Amino acid sequence: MSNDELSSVFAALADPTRRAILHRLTQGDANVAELAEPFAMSQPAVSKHLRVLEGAGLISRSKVATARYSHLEARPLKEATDYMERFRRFWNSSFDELDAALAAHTADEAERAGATDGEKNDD
Amino acid sequence: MSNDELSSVFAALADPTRRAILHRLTQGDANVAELAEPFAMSQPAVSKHLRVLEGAGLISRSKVATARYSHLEARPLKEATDYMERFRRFWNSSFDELDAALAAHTADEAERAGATDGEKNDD
DNA sequence: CGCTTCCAAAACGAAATGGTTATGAATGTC
DNA sequence: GACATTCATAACCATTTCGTTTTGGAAGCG
Repeated sequence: MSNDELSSVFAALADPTRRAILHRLTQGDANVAELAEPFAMSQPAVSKHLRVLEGAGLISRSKVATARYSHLEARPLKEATDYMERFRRFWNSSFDELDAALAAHTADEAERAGATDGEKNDD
Repeated sequence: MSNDELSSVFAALADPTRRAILHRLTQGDANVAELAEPFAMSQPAVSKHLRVLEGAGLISRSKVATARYSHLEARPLKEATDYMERFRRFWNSSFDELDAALAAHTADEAERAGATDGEKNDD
């Protein structure tokens, strides 16, 4: 997933209305009126949110009659999650060598006058 | 994690500069100049990004002398990841009953004239 | 004390975001 | 054909975001 795609997925997820829409879509596809119903917001506002979600690849849309159905697309969600998982060991490991290094580092900041990085890593 | 916190974490992650800064911090704490170095961007711009990251709880900052060191805080990343896990089964299961329903759905869009949702769910 | 280094804050501008109302296209119904 | 329903688009507005340049405070160094 490109940097731009990641950015648009996270940006789409940054809005609570859009997250609520995604949750609604876990229960099945829905048209605009159904998606708009829980919100104190005009129909065009919801349509705009749907366009943002579509732009991020988080939903796909199909036209049936006059209705436009939104469908959850999970792949970008998976890729955004995979991205965040790359930081897993920073919350996962309670005290591996990296954590030890960082702890020492923090405890003795004055010492690292010129050197900030380490030799421990994979990202 | 509150809705607002989630929003601010995702918003912080939506910028490639800020994501790069987080990655840099996986290699150890760093001061502003070090963090700014890879970017064609002024120092105040980087300081602003750091403030956004701090606001999202993704970094903490400590003052040593004239230097301000940034430190990666992984907990919000964990919580955002936990949030995303709620969608996991939409990409995880290769062919459970939900996937089957959705696949049929996609393959035959014209057919779902009036019915949009399902009876399968837990969210 | 004077100078330099590190960085935040202020003031500004351009563009994006999130909402509104008004309109109209497309489709199904009477 | 006239009407109602569903929804997108356009035009607009307020606010936020992301960058800039300028300024100045705080701490170490000569």
